[in-house]
Amino acid sequence: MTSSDPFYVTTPIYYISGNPHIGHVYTTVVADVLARTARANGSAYFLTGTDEHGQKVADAAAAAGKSPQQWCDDLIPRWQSLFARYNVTYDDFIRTTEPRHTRVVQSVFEKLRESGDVYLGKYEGWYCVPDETFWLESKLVDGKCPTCGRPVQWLSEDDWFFRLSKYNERLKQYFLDHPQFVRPRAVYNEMMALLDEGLDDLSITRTNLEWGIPVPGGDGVIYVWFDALINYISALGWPDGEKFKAFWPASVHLIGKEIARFHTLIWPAILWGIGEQAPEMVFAHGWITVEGQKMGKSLGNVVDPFALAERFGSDAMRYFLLREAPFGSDFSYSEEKIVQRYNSDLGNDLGNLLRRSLAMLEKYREGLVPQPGFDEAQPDRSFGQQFDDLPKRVRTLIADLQFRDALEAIWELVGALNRAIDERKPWVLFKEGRQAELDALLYDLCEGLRWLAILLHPFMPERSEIIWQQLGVADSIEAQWEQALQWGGLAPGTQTAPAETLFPRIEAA
RNA sequence: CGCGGGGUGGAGCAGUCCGGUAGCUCGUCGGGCUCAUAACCCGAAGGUCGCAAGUUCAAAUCUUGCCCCCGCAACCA
Repeated sequence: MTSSDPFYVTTPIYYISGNPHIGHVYTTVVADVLARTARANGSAYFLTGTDEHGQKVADAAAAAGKSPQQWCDDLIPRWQSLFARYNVTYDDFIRTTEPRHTRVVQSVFEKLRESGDVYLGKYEGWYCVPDETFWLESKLVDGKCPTCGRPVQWLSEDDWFFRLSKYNERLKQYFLDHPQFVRPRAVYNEMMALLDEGLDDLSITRTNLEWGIPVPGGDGVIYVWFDALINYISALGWPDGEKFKAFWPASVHLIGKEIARFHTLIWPAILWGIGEQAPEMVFAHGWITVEGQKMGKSLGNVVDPFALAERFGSDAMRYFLLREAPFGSDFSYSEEKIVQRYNSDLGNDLGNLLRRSLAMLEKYREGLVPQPGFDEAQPDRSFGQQFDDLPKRVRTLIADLQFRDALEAIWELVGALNRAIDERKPWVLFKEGRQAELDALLYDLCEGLRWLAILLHPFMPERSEIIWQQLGVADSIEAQWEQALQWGGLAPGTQTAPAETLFPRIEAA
């Protein structure tokens, strides 16, 4: 994420077989933080969307007495309003039923068929309907699906195959040459183990299903995964679209660890087959569990993301997820943890800092930002200089998906500002009439808060905007960091406007 | 021999790839401060890093063996 590289980030396209939950919010918010940070340091394109084909959607629609298309159309607003609720700024939302997508999937298929990477073969094998996955006899466990343990059906049909095996060695070499291609390391190792075992060709059409993209000039539909993966380039207008030229290859595909095989093995192979580059990074994050247990209707612990946004605010949830979840491994979520983070980090440290700073400014200077000055304790070094490298550190940590460390780095500034008040004792300065020192401190506080608003904007767009408004800054909060984050950027004389409490304390339920 | 994750002060975690004073947040205790949301600041106590052996000048980290916990697939992230 340097300022010159266009940054392209994607979430998985969400399989639209039900209502969204907190896990969807998590992935999408992570992508949003990446995209917002990249925009503040250059340019970015952020894609999300929905995966609407396949057996399970067809079944769910049938059960609801609707056509699959109607069923998807009815669910879409629920997803889009959720992302809006969490202030997600995607640049595009693709649906795999859109013509712009189906057209591209068919041309990719045809291109591969012309080159011989897609060939007609007879498939006889075991199929797991819920997983939409074919299995070799040898991979079955007790005659059942090795991943889900459910019964499999014997199928025999003429299918088109993708010559995945051809790319086995190239994939292996790519993994070796790009140790950061798949993260975290555990997933990389797991995928590497699959490469060592050797990949089989992949059946990519289905003749027993109607809800999908028709095979060009043939029977049946295209396998839902082959269809779905292509969204990452169909949305950019492959092969000739301006966006494709500007943003491919993807900087990072964010995924859940269960779909790593598709994104790190099959997807690069498809791309190579059509002469395109593999994505730069695939990051597989862990699951969100609820107090150690998996989420499930039967357990009665499904976490409704709309309700959470209502109770804690979307910004606090965004902060919590990025600050608390160890990105890359499973995360045990609990409301106690949210309340703790909320009250201590957001209320006590940040919110209280804003309140006490502006209250003093109001009391001592009628709310007007004073002239900057020098810290008397260190007369040769202004307070802000110790944070010269902070924007760069934060930007680098975020680009490396180390959100926790990025937020901790930002909190160093929060802590330094709170400490400065204690150490420089403005109430004493006021009583003793030491005006220049008081001005200097109050300026540092306001300027520090301005920095915090900018640095926190990708994480907490709503609340940081409120800090911005209370400071009375005229410029846009979305300015480029390079220009905006220069200590002293806040104009003396700015009229501040203390208003609502930033993060009102929450009493434990 | 199915696969994977984990065991670090009271709680939750980081650190383990690339060995070098065991770190963070919360909690507890003591002190300071009065601008502030019972908030802020300083200090302290508290850990044989699951067990054992090995390698090493040095092991939470590397090797081997063992014990224990959790998942194995969802409304799929």
